[in-house]
Amino acid sequence: MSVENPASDNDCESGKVNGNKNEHVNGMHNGYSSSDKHKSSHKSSSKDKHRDKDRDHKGSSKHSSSSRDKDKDKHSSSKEHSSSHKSSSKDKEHNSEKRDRSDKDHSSRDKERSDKDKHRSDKDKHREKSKSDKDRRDEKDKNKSSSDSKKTSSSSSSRDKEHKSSSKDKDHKSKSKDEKDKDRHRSDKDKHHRDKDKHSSSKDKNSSSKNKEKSSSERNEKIKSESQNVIKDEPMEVDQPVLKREQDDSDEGYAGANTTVSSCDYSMSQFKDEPLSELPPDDESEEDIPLTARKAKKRHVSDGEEDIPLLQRKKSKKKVKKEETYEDYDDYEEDEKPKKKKKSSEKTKSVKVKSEPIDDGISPNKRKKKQDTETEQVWKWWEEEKTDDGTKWTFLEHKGPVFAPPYEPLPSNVKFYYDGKELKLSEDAEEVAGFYARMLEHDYTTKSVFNTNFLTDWRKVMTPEEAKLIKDLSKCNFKEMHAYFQSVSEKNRNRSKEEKAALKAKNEEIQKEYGFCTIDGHKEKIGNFRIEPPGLFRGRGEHPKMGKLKRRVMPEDVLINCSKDSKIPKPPSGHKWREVRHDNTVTWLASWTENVQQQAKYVMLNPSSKLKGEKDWQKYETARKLHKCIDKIRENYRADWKAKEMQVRQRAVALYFIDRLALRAGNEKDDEQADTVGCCSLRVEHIQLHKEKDGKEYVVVFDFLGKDSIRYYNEVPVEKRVFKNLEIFIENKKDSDDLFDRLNTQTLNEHLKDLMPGLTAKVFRTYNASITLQKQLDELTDGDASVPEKILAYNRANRAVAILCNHQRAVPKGHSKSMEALKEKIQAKRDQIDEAEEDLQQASKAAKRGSVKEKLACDKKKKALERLKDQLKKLELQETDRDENKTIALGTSKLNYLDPRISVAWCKKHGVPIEKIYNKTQRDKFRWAIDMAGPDYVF
DNA sequence: GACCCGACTTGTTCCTACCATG
DNA sequence: CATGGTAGGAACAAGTCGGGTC
Repeated sequence: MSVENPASDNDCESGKVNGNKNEHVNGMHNGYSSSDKHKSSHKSSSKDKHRDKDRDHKGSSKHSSSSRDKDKDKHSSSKEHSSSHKSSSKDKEHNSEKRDRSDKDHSSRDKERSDKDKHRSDKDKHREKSKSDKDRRDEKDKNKSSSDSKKTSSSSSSRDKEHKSSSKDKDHKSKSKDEKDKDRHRSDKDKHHRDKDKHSSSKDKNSSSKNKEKSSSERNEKIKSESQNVIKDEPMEVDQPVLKREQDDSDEGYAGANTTVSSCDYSMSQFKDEPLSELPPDDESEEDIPLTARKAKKRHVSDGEEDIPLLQRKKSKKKVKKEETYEDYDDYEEDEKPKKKKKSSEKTKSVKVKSEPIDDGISPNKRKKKQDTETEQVWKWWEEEKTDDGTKWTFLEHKGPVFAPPYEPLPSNVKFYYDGKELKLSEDAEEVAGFYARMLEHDYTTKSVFNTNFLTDWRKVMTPEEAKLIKDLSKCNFKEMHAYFQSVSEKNRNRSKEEKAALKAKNEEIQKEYGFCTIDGHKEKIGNFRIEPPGLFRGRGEHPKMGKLKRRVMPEDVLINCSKDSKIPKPPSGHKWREVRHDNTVTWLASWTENVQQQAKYVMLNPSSKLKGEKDWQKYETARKLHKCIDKIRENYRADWKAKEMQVRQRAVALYFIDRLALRAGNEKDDEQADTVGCCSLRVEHIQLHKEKDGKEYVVVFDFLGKDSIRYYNEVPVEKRVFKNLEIFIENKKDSDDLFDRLNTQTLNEHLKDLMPGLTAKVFRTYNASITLQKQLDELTDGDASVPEKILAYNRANRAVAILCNHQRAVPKGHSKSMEALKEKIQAKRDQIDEAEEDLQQASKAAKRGSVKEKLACDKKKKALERLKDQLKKLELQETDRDENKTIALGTSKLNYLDPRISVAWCKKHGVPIEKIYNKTQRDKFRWAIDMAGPDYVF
């Protein structure tokens, strides 16, 4: 690609349209953003993008991408570009503001923490005995927080320097977004740690007041240490995904420092005999081959010299794959067979197998009626034969989507003011103003990108006169409108019972009519049958398009997809559909293109549907298949660490990260999106290499923003060879250069497909998540424990996965408060127990010398004490659970990564009602698994 | 083979109905 | 009965990946 950026300094003008992002452009480099012309070239690849930036930044001659590789040399010689770069003062302000905000958070949290810390010391003594990972965790905490604080405090030093050295754009981004997000995440993390501390401290408190609560904390410790032991015994190799933050999480005790270290040790020992110096020198000639050429080359290589074993593997696997259909799963998982049998027997038993319209050729309509009458019918599609011809349905009928209600103008007493003067807006302008007014209290409105975008788009819908007048957002007074919307929602909240009921009924009506479709003779729930209402686009992170107007979708924008022979949905009167098509190779019922990002949006089925369920099932089957060949694949990529070809090496290291850390693939993104990365798109600035850190060798510190601009921070001891490779990869590169400059997701996935049919980068995530759950469940579940304890164990296993996958969430608003309350409760309970114990002592004394009556009384008191202790235990479990979950979102992994059959099997095996694990929706979604998996299911 | 885009999965946040609690 | 907290679900953004096109 000729990344020759025609744009140079002058171009930044156009770039500015997009707001903030380009503010840093400062004429130093082109703002690619706006002009479509540029877009294409920019879109090309983020790699190029960054390169461009650097190039421009350097102000040196432009390199065409083909000379990319040469860049290295150039860069090395001109490593100094840093100094030239400073972020605009604006940015600085911005950032510092943000920082301040999060600092505030910090401080309040700090208070919390310090309180806890006070309590902590006694406890720690107590704990040390068990060598629980809590201790380790604490250490880790310290390390982390110290490193964190270092980072924060030295934001002007090392970090800033780094940023400075990178291009402006980058700088900007990394500063505002990065810093903020980082701060946020950092603080979240800190919080997390703190909370743990808190947690433990509270325990300490108690322990100091006598190890009354021993029971629960001991249990926890036990679990922890047990899990540790288990882990210790089996050194975690590559195949043990590293759980992030494990170190501070009791439940993941195994993973943390120890395991990772052990893995390192292990690997090291493996390589001891191969002195580093013997690392095959990187083939320089290879290096200079541009990606495209390289690709071709790679092919050759892989066909020939590369790895014969691989090929063999390939072949054998392919065979398997080819035959793979659902029935074939039995072939490779014997474990499944028995289950199926069980299943069917169960089925016959519980002949809830109401109506199974299934394979009989009965007319869809008949079936439909039948189903309507028998509401609770379950379509056991998973017992049917699967067709695999790419068609998703043969019959599809639905009513079309539901459109957003039309705009209702504001009452005349609600006014808008511009520059202090009342101004009656035209309806369109008013509607859009309303979108902004609703968000007045939201953080978004403090972001200049948001405001700029909003104003630009708002003015587009204004009448010429309005547009002429309204040019400055800061002169707009939306307060009355805002207040009005608040009062409306207030009113809505206070609706009377009848009103609410009426509303509910109405919604149900709509749901009934539009919320279902008929597909291949079955009535199935639709997921999102409502078309998104107009509003302001809220991108996540530092999205360059935030604040833009998402316009109202009209029937004329909407594509309808259904059977030719179905009753075709009617468009709202006076309108027509953009198109009606009959494409049975796709699963959507309707689609439209959203105007902000030009992305297609779809109306699709609910997760409980066959279409989704089947896909889900398939996903886990692929992951299980990976399980079967993961060892080979690992072997394979480890071998590739020594490959001559740089591309292969990079691929191997990337794969290692994906496998071990469950990173996402990391597609390239264009400039119109927030700057986030995944594995393949990691840049040099996202990792730090430490030969030694906190007593561990070869530590790689990852710090980047991933999907949804969620920060990923992880310190991972890696194998020496990986480390050395990384050193090579970053050699002579700038911070903003791609770490894996020879790699992208396509190449990676192509390679993976060769290793195992159906294998892609994300399968590793699924696989590692599921396998982790299974292992953790095995480790953490005490067969004799009570159901609540088992549930805690489950949640902990789940949490381990969430941590692995970096599923975070904002700390719930009232968290600290509710924790306080809970703690008070616990304390009260403890006091009660204290009393009860004293009572008991006296009573027992009395009983010893005394009468039957006294003995009885003593027994009673004993029982009372037991009861209290039980209650306390429960509360403490609750506390632990809630606290540990504060910043971790369990839902995503539960819904998307964990083979539901593992959970189902666990429930069945341990007598835990499935309802305790899956709520109604989840049970609907996983009906197939619930029906299918017996207690012996193994992933 | 680069590029683009369609289709589908994954992910977080926001809202609200519901529930426990005082 | 009010209140506050929360689970659950809706909303919708943001990924992944494959395939078509030029």
